[in-house]
Amino acid sequence: MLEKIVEPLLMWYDKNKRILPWRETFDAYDIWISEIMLQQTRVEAVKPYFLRFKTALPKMEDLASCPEDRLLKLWEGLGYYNRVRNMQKAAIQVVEKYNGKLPADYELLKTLPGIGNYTAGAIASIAYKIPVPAVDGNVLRVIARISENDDDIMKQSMKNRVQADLMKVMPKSDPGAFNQALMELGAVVCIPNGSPHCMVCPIAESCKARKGGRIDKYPVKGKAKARRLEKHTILLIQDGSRIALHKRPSRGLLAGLYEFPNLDGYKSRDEVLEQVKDYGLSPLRIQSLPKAKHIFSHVEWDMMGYAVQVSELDHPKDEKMLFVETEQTEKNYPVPRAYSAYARYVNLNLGRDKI
DNA sequence: AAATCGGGGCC
DNA sequence: GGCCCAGATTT
Repeated sequence: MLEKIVEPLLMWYDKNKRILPWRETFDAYDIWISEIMLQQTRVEAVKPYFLRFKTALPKMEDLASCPEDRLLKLWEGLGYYNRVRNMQKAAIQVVEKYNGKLPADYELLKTLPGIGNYTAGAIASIAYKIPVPAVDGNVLRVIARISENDDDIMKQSMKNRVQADLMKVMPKSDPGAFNQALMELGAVVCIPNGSPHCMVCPIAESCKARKGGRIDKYPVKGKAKARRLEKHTILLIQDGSRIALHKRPSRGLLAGLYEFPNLDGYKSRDEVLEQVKDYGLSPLRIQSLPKAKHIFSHVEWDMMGYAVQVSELDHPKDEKMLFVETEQTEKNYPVPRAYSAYARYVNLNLGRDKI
């Protein structure tokens, strides 16, 4: 039944595909960068990051040898930071084992860190014209709708079935175009929220959900668990023209990025002053800052904050705490967007305007 | 199988 | 406020 959609999709894609930076090339390194960046991330958000990343690290060897802070700085604001760490691990393996060239083999691609079913399929089909599917959220939605599939698209069993079904109809001539056509359709026509644009859909005749008037019932997807709430007190500790930063642990949320020193829970002025002294610093002045909220996928941070001026003669006890000039922070230290509401009080914009 | 891991745009 | 995004990895 899926074979009917192949030709219409290829024709539609050829006429309607968007012009995107990573579509100017079939170089595997470029396709790889774009596919990793596009994981759980919208096309519009990726564009400027992709161009900057390619300019900074044009070759596999450049990525393999890049210092971690610089790597994270290039990823700052994109989120899911393990993506870029895994990319570097993979790059090192590719340089050592594959002469710097991503293998033209679906199974071998999957052995590299950060490359799973979807990404291996995308690289193999787009860069190497290997006829394998690339099943992402767009594809699952489109297939669930045209076939009125009641299975939860988040389940691995559903993904495996869709992948197997698509495998049977992959066109050998240009599998990459077919995969991208399916995704492009999901992104611009068979859209998730609101109503899909069925009037311009090239495969509307093959769509069961549309025929049945049940397009709004698909895809079926389980509800996400409620977010956990965390309260934090953010400290903007300034020493003349410098600001205190703290390096986060190498595992867990926002691993390896720099943050403003902060405390669990909401703290009073006096508690903060005590804590700052415990850091080995001498507070001169303290001022409270407005509350702010930052929402992650599975956690919500409710934050309050203080600006604290300390003596310039001070030295923090904690090795992971350091005082950095604002300009240097902007240039060299990756700080997550979660802190942007407070960063502006020390004239940091966390790269919002100039990627 | 479920939890973890960012950030933003749209309804 | 909820949903979703060219998902992968860990638990």
